[in-house]
Amino acid sequence: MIYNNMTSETPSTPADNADLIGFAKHDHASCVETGLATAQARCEAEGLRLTPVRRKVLEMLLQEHRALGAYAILDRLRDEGFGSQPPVAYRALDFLVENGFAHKIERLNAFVACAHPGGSHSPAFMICRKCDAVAEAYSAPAKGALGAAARAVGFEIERTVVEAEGICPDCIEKR
Amino acid sequence: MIYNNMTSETPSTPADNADLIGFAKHDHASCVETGLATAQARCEAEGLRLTPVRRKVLEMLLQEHRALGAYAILDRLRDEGFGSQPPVAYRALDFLVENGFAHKIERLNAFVACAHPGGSHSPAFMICRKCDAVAEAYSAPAKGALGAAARAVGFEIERTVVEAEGICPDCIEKR
DNA sequence: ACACCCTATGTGATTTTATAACGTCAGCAG
DNA sequence: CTGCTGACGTTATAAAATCACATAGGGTGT
Repeated sequence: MIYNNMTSETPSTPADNADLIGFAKHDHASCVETGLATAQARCEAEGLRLTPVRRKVLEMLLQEHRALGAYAILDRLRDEGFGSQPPVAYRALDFLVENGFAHKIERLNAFVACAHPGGSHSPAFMICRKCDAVAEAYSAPAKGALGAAARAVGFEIERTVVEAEGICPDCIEKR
Repeated sequence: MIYNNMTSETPSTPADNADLIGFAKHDHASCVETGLATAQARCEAEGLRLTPVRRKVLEMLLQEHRALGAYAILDRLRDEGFGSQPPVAYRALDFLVENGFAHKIERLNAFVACAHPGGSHSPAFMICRKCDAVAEAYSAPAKGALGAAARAVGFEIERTVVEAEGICPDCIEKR
């Protein structure tokens, strides 16, 4: 079960504009729109404030569907007339991450839009080291070897980082 | 199956000097010695050069048995009369990580000594957010939900980052 | 209307983490 | 000896993240 994607801005050929989800094609324009709509709805339901900066950052992440560094986001915010200092970007990202609209990819010090907002979840990522595509899958933190080890010693897991680095199907094909 | 530890330098009481491995007590002095000896043996066997800086950094990591930042290491290197600029520490760490003597904890931008050097492995970590103790367990990257997802879409995993953040048994007890 | 508070934003400065670029030196092969 | 290679040292700089403080808008209670 894969839930993510890739973008036309990867190092692959610019002509390669067919967007991919889970390393497979998908309708990208609608996925930005529905992503924003979903977020807006959840914010209204939960009393969260999806302010213009936050909304804009989420939109950027949804458009890219790849990990984007905080400073890349900041550059675009500046171009759009928002504040231009790091805290502007970091605060918006903090909000999005805390509320599950985005995730931080620790391995890259960068951020992606959440591919399946809604219920709380512990995501796992596949990161292509060739084209930077990032796909999001579900992970089962409490299961498997790590969960067993944690239970065995009495470690209480609160959050997991699961990131696989490798080559996406698209880049394998191109070799 | 847990293979790591904790140190007397945690935020716990300084009197609490009993070292822990896998959040359980263990003979710490011997574990530094055997760690160094094992590394030395492997380097000789494989034609790697365990130079003084590299050896010192490994020793520091083994002594701590917690994630240590590159600059913390650099400070100690300086105190020991080695070079005092960042590349000195980063190069030694790169060597140790590339050869499996140490691991980078992405979540903390910091480094730990490998708790079970020897064969290649894909480690998983448990990180206590109270006392910074880090325990290393084996992970099974190709198994579980992520491995299944990767196979399903044709993603080729080369390396995995698996880090669980939470509370270690020792800190749970202290609450 | 007003004072008050809370949250979000904007900005300058700084800290923390990491790399680039270049010179030197020791060991060793030819 | 010459030239190569790998490790180390240093200066400088880049990249990522946070601190500290000022301002502004939206509510609330009076």
